[in-house]
Amino acid sequence: MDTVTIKDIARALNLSTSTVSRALRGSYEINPETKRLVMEYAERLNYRPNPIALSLKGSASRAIGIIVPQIANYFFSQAINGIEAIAYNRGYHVIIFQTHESYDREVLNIQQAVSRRVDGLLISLSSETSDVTHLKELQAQGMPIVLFDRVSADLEATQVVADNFKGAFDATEHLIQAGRRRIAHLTIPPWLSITQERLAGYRAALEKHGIPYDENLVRYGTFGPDEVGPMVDELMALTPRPDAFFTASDRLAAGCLAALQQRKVAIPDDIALIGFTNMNVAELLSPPMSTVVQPAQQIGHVAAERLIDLIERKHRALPIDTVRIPTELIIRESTGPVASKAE
Amino acid sequence: MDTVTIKDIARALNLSTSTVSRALRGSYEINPETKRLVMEYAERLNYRPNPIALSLKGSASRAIGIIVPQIANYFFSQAINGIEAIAYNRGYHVIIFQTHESYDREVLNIQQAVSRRVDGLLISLSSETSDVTHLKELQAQGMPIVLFDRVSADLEATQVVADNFKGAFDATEHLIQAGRRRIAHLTIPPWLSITQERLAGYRAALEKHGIPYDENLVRYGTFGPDEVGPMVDELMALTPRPDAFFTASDRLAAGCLAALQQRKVAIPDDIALIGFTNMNVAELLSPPMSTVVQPAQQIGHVAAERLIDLIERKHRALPIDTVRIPTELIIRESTGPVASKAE
DNA sequence: TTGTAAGCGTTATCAG
DNA sequence: CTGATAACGCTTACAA
Repeated sequence: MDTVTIKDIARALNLSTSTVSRALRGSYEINPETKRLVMEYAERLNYRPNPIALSLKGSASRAIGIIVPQIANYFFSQAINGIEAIAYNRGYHVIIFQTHESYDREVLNIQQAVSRRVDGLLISLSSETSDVTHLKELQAQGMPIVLFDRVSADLEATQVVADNFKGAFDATEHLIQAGRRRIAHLTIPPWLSITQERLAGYRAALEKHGIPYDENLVRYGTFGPDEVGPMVDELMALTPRPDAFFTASDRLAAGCLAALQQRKVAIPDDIALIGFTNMNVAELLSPPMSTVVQPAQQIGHVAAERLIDLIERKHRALPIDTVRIPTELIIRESTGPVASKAE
Repeated sequence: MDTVTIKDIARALNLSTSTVSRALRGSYEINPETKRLVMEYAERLNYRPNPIALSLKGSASRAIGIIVPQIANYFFSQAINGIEAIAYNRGYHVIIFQTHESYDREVLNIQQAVSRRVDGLLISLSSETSDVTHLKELQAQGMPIVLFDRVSADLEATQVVADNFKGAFDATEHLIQAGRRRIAHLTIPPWLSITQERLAGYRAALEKHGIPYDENLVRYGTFGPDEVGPMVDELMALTPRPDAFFTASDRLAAGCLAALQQRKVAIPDDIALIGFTNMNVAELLSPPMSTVVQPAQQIGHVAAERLIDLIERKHRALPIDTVRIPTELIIRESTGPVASKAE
């Protein structure tokens, strides 16, 4: 009564396992009658091929591995959500691994994924990862790989990211147009590609509007807790002090908001806020902050599409490129007051 | 140069595969010298046993399946985080499946998990699931199952949940002690066990303080979007109107907050808010709401511990019980004003 | 059109 | 102590 195997069907129908196998996958010419019989019986017994045996056999496992720094993070959980939706539609399963921002665990996870015979890998690099030879080797061995969000220019692979440059540019420009001129930027570790892109967008907006770039206004956080307060204090102690903060993550946004409120800084009269955040979090931060919403789910969609195309060799010429998904700017009145400060 | 198998080692060392196998797992008596040789060579070639072959063989896959309604939800993503931490420490991998609140997908996912030979299953039921015979059958076939958060009394399995009764009781009592008497309860679908437990806690607190239960004050949401506004409107139209809202989820909390702010209701002067939320979200909701924080990660920890114990038959007498993890009440001044309304 | 047999990587059983 | 051999569920030459 347990799991039905091809053998059970063969025995019951007095056929050989190979015939049953063929009937099931409709392959080689086979007697329609036999086929019907097999199909019917299989249906009745609710036969399901054992994916483990299939993978051992060397054929596709129809599973893709997702490697992310952590799941408990809106961006990644939504991205995974997007990935899963596409994967499910295209008949793939998803096995998730977390690196916890550790290079060693990333390597281990990748080994695990490989030995579990995933058909392809969707990776968002750990913040510790700067060297990607482990990925290059894998790729050389023919493993389809797509990078998303935390990508690396060192790897010749399709990369799917938010349009961080434009998002940062828009956010900064919005603050400038609201009359702000001393715009602080609280961001994540400098060696991440997304950090650099955002910084570039920030600088470009400043430049466009003739505002000099002041590196004192830029602070890099880690992913640790309770680090935002001190950064905010330092920034507020500058002369002249900032009149706006542009933050680069949910955590920084929330920390910044809390720190400012605790210090009784008037928002937005003293400090206007805008930040990169994820959907839902953007909603929760409702009143005080404008946000640049990261298209997490879409990134997942696109990354998954690309990977599965790669796996299935849909396109002969595999397009190795970087896809940039637009961010969405959500403006809230709190960025003002425009009138009083406008030039 | 690709994956190293036991065969490669055997060939290189002029041994049989069985000897290598034995050497590797240090089993049966084996020549220490041979063993050393094999171990060394395996180490040098970075040999890793193929988990797929192992699972096919019928032995443990050292993978556990997690079945949740959805990942893109702080509660579940944190619970998964907790599960993963324990699983990793105990040498297990984690394969995640989402039901998207669909019974059919739940059944499918479970089949998939089984055919992927997971050693055990950690399940949070979809909201559509009322019948659990699919789980009973699985259990009867010997699959270790632990339920968490969305549980069912119909299944004789270990269940790990937040202490929803006490959490709701504490929240309600807190509002009462702050002088509130017309406390509305916005909650999730009524057929979920957690909903019932929370409702019971809410009623118990009212009763303890001699406040009559008014079912007009209780509204059940679905998991859909944009449904909170109308519910808030209806509640605010009651006479006498509520003076506090107690919400049962992140989504409801955020929706409620937004609806009230949009309608210019003074918080907390007109309406005090308290809600069940998850860590991080609790932080983001900082100023206006007090929260009952769900111990998502701990639930994950405990559930994973229990499941793995079950898998490894640590305890002869498998304790089938319900574990209730305490919630944490975070009070913010916004629940007041105590003075003006206190009796 | 169907059956036989080998093989995927590993372990368990049974002989040497 | 070590080596064959079968088996896990399935596919696929190769025969028939």
